[in-house]
Amino acid sequence: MSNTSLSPTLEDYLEAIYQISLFNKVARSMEIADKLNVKRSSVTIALRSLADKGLINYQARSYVTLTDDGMNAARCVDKKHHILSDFFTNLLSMSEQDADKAACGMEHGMTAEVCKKMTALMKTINSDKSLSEKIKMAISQFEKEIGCKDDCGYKSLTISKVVDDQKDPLYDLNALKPGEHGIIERVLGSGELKKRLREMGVTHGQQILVERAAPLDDPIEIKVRNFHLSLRREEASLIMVKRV
Amino acid sequence: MSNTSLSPTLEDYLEAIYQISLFNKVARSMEIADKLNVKRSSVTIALRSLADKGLINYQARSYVTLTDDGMNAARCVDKKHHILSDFFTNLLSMSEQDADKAACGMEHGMTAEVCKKMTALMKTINSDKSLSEKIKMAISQFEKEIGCKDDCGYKSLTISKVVDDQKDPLYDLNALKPGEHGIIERVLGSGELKKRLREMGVTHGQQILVERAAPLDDPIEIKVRNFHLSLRREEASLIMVKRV
DNA sequence: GTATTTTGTTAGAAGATTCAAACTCAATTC
DNA sequence: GAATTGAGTTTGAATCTTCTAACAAAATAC
Repeated sequence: MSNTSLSPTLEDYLEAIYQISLFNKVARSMEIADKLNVKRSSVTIALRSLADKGLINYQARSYVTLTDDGMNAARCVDKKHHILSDFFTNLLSMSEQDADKAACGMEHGMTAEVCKKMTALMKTINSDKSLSEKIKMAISQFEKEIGCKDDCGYKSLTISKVVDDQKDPLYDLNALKPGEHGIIERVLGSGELKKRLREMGVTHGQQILVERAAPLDDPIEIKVRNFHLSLRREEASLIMVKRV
Repeated sequence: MSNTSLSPTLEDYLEAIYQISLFNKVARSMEIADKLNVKRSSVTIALRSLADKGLINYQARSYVTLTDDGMNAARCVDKKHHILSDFFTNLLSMSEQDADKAACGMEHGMTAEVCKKMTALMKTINSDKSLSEKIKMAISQFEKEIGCKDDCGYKSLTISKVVDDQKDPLYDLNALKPGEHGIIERVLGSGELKKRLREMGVTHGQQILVERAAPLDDPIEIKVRNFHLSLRREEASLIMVKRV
């Protein structure tokens, strides 16, 4: 009777039981095992778990039916599956088979809000043939353009929303131009090299000024704590700073 | 270096490393732990696993960077996340926060095909303001109609596509009208009752004919193997048949 | 009504993922 | 440089999911 939310795995079992029940009234271990491609022994364990949670009526060695709670939960999962499947086939023009497979993978993390909004979306689409045709055409057009750049259509898109910390990005010291100041945030590298840098005063929080760093200069010149230092480009690349 | 596909969990770790790296060049255990809300010790284990698979450069007690393979894999996950997030915010009008949460849950099962098609969809939508406005309006209209029937907008929808076996549905014997034939598929119940039914000839594969079953008849009359039997409605409900 | 086949269970084991607690090493402070 | 802080690791344990192999019960066949 616990009401912690179901694991994706248990949701799969529940959905399988639901779908089998629609045709056979009751579900048997074997059928569930076949549907989910697992062994019979795994089903036994999952059934015990679902029974514990009050979602199925289950007696050892007998058939399985859904309780009312189980029926509600199963319908909810099934609904998510359908709405995704509908979306994939009727708007994205995918084959039923591919749509089904993708829906299986995505249905579990689907929030109630997404479910509701996608339902509304698909009603909109399905009730206006000309609209849906227009979109489908446009999609297939863009799809040709995208081509097969790589396995998931990746194309160095602008990072628009990764920013969930507000921090400014870090740069390595080579990114600063002569005259620019930075605050040292990290010193990479390890062992001796790192120790040497630290001893020169290159430590967290220090302000740093790049004095000379023309494109061809290899040792570049910097100022830290009023000391003037020479660093090889290679070393400079280990010092991560925030621009000031 | 194995190329078995990543578990959702490891994908999450990879994505976190990617996002942290964008700002900090390198990722540290602590930061990953914070982002994913797990303990530092869990991160250590995950990092070892990612390093095994050749996706990250990792030395104990040092910072983490992505290998080329890791970068590709991470971009792929990240791309999925973004496309979903874009879809949720820009077409379904969800808040960034809710969109992000839902995307996290759904990105893992997303196939390459879905990713590509949704990219095309969002390009279509984003490049035609009037189209997207029209859809958004329609959605918000339908949303009001749907109201809050229940926690995922479920509304006994017609089951359109559950049928992945071709079997005809089963009915219990009470569903058959007088004169109809059925084939016995299952006999439910247990113990004595079930045994008795079997002894009367009610077994798998037998043809059955309902002879008399007016609405008020309680013992209904049936014929199996040329024997005429009387069954209580209660018993009849245990006999699952296919219509012939 | 016995024998065989099918179905379901148990037991034992393995891999993932996670945690708390103890420990180690590196970094910073004094 | 010694002491303290803190980040990262190890250890040991728990949960979940799955498997194989052996076993038990039920259903079917003979």
